[in-house]
Amino acid sequence: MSASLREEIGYTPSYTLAVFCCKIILMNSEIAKILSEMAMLLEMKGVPFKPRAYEKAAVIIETLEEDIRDTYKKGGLKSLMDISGIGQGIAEKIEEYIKTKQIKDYEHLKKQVPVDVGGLTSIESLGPKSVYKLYKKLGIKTVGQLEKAAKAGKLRDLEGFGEKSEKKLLKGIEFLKTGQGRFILGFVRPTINSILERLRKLPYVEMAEPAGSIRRMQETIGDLDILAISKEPEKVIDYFVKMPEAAHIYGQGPTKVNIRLNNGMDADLRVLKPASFGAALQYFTGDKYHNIALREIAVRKGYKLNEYGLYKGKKLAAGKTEEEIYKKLGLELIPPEIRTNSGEIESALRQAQGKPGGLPQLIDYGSLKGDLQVQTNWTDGQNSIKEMAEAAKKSGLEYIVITDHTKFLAMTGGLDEKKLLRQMKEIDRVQKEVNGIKILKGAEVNILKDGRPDISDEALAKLDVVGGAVHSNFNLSEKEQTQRLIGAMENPNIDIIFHPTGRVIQKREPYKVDMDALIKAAKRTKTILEIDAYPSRLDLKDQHIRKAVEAGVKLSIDSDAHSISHFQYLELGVAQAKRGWASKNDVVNTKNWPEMLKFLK
DNA sequence: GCCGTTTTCGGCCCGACTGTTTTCAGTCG
Repeated sequence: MSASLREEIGYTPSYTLAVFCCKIILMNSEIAKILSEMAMLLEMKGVPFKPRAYEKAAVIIETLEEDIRDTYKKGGLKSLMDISGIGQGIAEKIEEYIKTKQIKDYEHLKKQVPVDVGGLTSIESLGPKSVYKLYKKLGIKTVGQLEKAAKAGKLRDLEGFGEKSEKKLLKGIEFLKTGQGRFILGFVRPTINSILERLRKLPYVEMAEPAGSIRRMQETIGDLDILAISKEPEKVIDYFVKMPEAAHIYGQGPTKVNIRLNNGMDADLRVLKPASFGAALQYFTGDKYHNIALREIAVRKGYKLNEYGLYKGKKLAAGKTEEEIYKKLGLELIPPEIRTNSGEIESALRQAQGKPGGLPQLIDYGSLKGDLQVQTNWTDGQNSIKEMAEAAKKSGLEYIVITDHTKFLAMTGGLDEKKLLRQMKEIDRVQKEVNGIKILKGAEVNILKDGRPDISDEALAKLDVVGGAVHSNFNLSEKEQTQRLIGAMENPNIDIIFHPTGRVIQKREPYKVDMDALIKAAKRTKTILEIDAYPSRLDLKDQHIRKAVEAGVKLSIDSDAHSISHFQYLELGVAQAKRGWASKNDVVNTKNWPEMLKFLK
């Protein structure tokens, strides 16, 4: 987009791509997916140790910074094997995929057990072993078939299954369905950004912008809406339907097309004239309730508002930019993230009239100076302390807190008091090697059932930042769970509650907890609540954040990074904070580190 | 299949929880 056009239409990007830009590496995710499926298929057959090697390799490739094809081009098989976690066997399979677009061993395994292993294992409590049993005994290959069998009571007679597991699986399937057809924003953004970037590069495209739930930065999105400006719409449409991601065309017209992408997501593209771009952007950004309220205001003022513009009779009154439309309606421009008709229109009205109670000054993308939850290969992270620090610095951060798990979580090799001390020494050593970023010492401490941390207070007192999190006993009663978390908040060493709801989007419900009581206790004990920015976590929902902000509770936005590529997710945490009406001052890690430390206990 | 100041073989994170059992297998983190 040219600078003059940007100025002409008053364009402001819906989110900044520059700060935490997503690297688009589609081949890597394809290979990672295959390796991860191979891991499950091998696990089914009871093959020892190999599954873990494949799973590990899958994660490594998924989070690789570089396109694996480039790695391969540089030094062939050897450069693949130079990646820690990739040996000769898997390197050869990657080479085979790059050359032939398939892996024979994988095809062979799939032939032996032709089930939708990815789909089935995404049901909570269902792993590869059970999937295999269900296939062998009942011939179940898909989630649909499993649901049918469970409803017919056919599972309870299987060895290792009973009535309860039947019910649990049905519940898991139901939960999956509520998210069906929706995609977790953070996970599909690389694909979306890749498409947008290619569209923007076309010589006949002046501009291309996402609308809908993507622009509102919702946690999950149903489909992809793209608006473009071009004088040659047919050419744009033609390019769009011929993209490698285009799997199916539902309908195609001269200025509008609707396709299905190869990742299962539907995508709409509309090509517009500059005069109605703002109106279209407003109309397709929504949400529905916000738009209805806006149209009502328009009617009261004698206008008609639609996707082509704001009209007085037949005369176009506004349409080029969103700002002029809002202005004509007597409103301040409302940021896309808070367009939900939950008070933002009234606030925009007050602000335009110069009255108190206007729109909040929302936190900006790129305003985070630090990250308070970072895991390393001391526990379940992929990278070393140094690698994480350098990646964080590259993302524009001034400091990070190393927060590896403590001892209760044995799977992660959780740190005990001794190992924690050793890590602290290591951080001091690494700090001498890296400039321009401060590495603070911390931990993600497990909160035991009774609210106590799983590691001594003496050890915790030595750390700069301590986050407490629930990692077990998820299904306590609301009263017990709330008591447990408040107990943790009362600990003088626990500064932040990590994962305050414990949910995993589309996978696990949040644990039962009285959020109002939690917010109240956080205020009283000066405990920070975390907005976890990891795409499938986003622990605090927008409503929770709004309540916390109103109560004056401080928040932190953390990537929960387990790999160097995860710092890009911080942007999603900022989006979540925006949706919860949070300003920069509500978030402690917008401060530099000495200032941030002052907010801790 | 991967890895190595326990290096080219022999280990490979392990405890809690659940639902099924009556001593354990599978899943999760």
